[in-house]
Amino acid sequence: MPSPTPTRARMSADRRREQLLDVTKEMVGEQGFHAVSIEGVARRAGITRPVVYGHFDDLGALLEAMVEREGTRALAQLAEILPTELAEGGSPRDDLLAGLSGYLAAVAADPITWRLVLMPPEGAPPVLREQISRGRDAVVAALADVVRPGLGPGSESPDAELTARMLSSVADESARLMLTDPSRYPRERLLAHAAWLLRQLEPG
Amino acid sequence: MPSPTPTRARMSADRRREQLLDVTKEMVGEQGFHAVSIEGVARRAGITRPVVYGHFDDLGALLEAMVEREGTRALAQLAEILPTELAEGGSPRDDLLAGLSGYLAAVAADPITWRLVLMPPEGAPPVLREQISRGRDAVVAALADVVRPGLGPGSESPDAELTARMLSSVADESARLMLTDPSRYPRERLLAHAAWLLRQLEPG
DNA sequence: GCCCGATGTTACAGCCGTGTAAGTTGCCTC
DNA sequence: GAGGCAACTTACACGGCTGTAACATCGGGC
Repeated sequence: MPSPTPTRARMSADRRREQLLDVTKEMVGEQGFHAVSIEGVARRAGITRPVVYGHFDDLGALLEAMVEREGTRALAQLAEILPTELAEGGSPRDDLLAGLSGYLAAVAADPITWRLVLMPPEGAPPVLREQISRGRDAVVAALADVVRPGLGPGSESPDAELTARMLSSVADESARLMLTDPSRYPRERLLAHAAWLLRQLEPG
Repeated sequence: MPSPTPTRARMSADRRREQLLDVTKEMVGEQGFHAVSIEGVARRAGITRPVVYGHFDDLGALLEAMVEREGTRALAQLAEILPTELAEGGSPRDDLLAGLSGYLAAVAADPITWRLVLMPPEGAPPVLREQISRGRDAVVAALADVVRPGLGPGSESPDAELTARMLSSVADESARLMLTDPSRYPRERLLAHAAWLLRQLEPG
């Protein structure tokens, strides 16, 4: 992530807008949504409030714009990961593991954004929850497709959607552990355990 | 939950204190921590700010006291549930299922408090996270004890702590689903699925 | 090279929450 | 039934954030 250029120089509207969103994201990451104010963002960006108002109607609009941008990025990352899981290639188990691996990589690469998704803070604009819920539904749907046929004969889930949700929840919990205590829960440990878990779910 | 008596009458210090905590809990439940203010609590309680200051040093202390009280209650509820899981009685699977069942019942009985635990909102005093983390560790430890010997021969977990965490995470996700969409995810559906899941984890 | 629009600032009025000091009122006791 | 303490209110000084209007300045294009 490029540092949010606390430049004093003048900026084009586009650059300024991006910078303000960067600053907002940083502040949310550090202190949460409730700590963000137009005043604070302006101060941190090295400018004055009216400039911010020139770009965003009010605090809500600013936060929404930030969430919108980050959400879009996160969904794009997901889009790159999910197809992997549906590849007709390997076994469902390998697909799921590859998906988890990609997911953890994406989370590690942009912790602030994914922290928003994984620990959705109150005070966030409703757009966030909607976006998260949309993303999660996509994931669950994809997982359900993998799970429905069963990981092997005799292990068909009686409730594919719920199974998918639980898998998604396990993946999220893994990501959460990695985010909050990476030294104790390195990616290899999480992946190794997931591999064991999925093996258990196979018949025989 | 007794309604928080918006009485105008004078109150004993103890009753007033409890009422203020009730009001605070309500407001947090409705609008989140960030929306709570001494002013707001006083207004809702039908009194003036100095009364609140008579009981709590500042907003932080008020929120901490509320979290403290609710946390203690939640931990007490957990304490009633957890031993069940360790009962030498039935199979590990039955113990785990009974534990989940009790957990879901507790959550349904006091949604506001458990929502705090399951969806820990930013803006909450650090005490909350500490209390949650303490509670979760207790649960994970208990689950790990159940899981370590394996749910059956040949199914010993290579990483009991992580397995326990995943089980705990699945239970939490179940509770979360029940809280956010009870008609779609009634307790029976969640329990039935958990039963299937645990059966899959058994060997053979 | 100068001019005009875009970028940015200073300044003001207002709202809401904080915390405290001083005074008032109700209740319980002796 | 009068004192006295606990419960409560009124009132004030203060600080931070919100929006907006009026003014200043930079810089690219003709």
